[in-house]
Amino acid sequence: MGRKKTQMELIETESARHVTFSKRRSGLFKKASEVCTMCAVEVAIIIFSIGGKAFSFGHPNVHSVFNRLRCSENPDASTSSNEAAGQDPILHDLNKTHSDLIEDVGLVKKLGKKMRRAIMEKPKPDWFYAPRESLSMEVLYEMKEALEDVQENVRRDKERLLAQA
Amino acid sequence: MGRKKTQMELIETESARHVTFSKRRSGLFKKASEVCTMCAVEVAIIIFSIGGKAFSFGHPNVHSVFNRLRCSENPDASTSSNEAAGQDPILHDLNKTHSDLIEDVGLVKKLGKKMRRAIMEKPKPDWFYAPRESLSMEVLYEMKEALEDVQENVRRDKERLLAQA
DNA sequence: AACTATTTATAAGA
DNA sequence: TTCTTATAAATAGTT
Repeated sequence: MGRKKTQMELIETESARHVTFSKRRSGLFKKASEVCTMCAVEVAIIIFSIGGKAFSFGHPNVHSVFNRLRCSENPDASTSSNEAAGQDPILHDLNKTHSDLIEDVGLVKKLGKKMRRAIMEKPKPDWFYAPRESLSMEVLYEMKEALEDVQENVRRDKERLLAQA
Repeated sequence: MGRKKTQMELIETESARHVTFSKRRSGLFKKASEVCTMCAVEVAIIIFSIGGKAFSFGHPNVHSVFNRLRCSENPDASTSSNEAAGQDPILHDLNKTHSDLIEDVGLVKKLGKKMRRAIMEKPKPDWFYAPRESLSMEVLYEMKEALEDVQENVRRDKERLLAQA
């Protein structure tokens, strides 16, 4: 939301990263406080900066909210030490979501190909000769490019993920 | 950020309050995930709705962040062994990938809308009257449906993630 | 669930 | 860091 659209990726430059962290941290806390007053809910937020410093926001306060969570999770109050990433339920869901999205994008991609084929193979329907500036043609072209972008992004993401582990 | 400036006060109407809560909750979680990817920080958020339902967001996950807080508060307490969490490249990338995909799908979705509008609004280009069986028209329709499916899947996925706790 | 008119949050820049 | 300003995003009220 600034002078330029920023890519969602790690900000390499340390100073710039700190500035962004500072701004967004306060923005996040502000949003949280707004939800509290507008919707009468309880919120707790903890942030650990790279430097290891902890920042927090809580309404009515951080600990009460977290204790409440712990109680609702294990009525018998046993403290759960964090499990390995592979077993983490949140990670699991994130993974699932990722797969679903890959699948969805793949579906759209297929349709995109089919569409391109339909356009190229068909013995030139009459509308094919419609004026180049026709919005509909422009849109078709944009769609094709968008699909290629999606394709490329997905490919890159997949490679990066596979390169890990 | 809407049609009117809203006063920062409890929203009396229950239905309106629920709508706002839902919108702002996802907005808050989105902001949180952005800070995670841009600044490589750890974040945990817990929200208890009036109804007592818990919603949470965590990177790498809620509990590790809170355990870390507890440790930093009681230095003498047992030191957590989850050091790598914050540096885990896989988790970090997965977060980024997730954001990217949501964005990609959003892009395709927008083009889908634009396309539909182009088709409906245009003063009927000549090809509009081409035979119903024209493959190109069929494909356009399939594309529309596919986009709607993608949309729906993403929505469901988001709900599931937000519903964690 | 969608759609915009507006308000906010912010990325750059000073 | 803080302030300013041009823009990108979030979202309140509507349909």
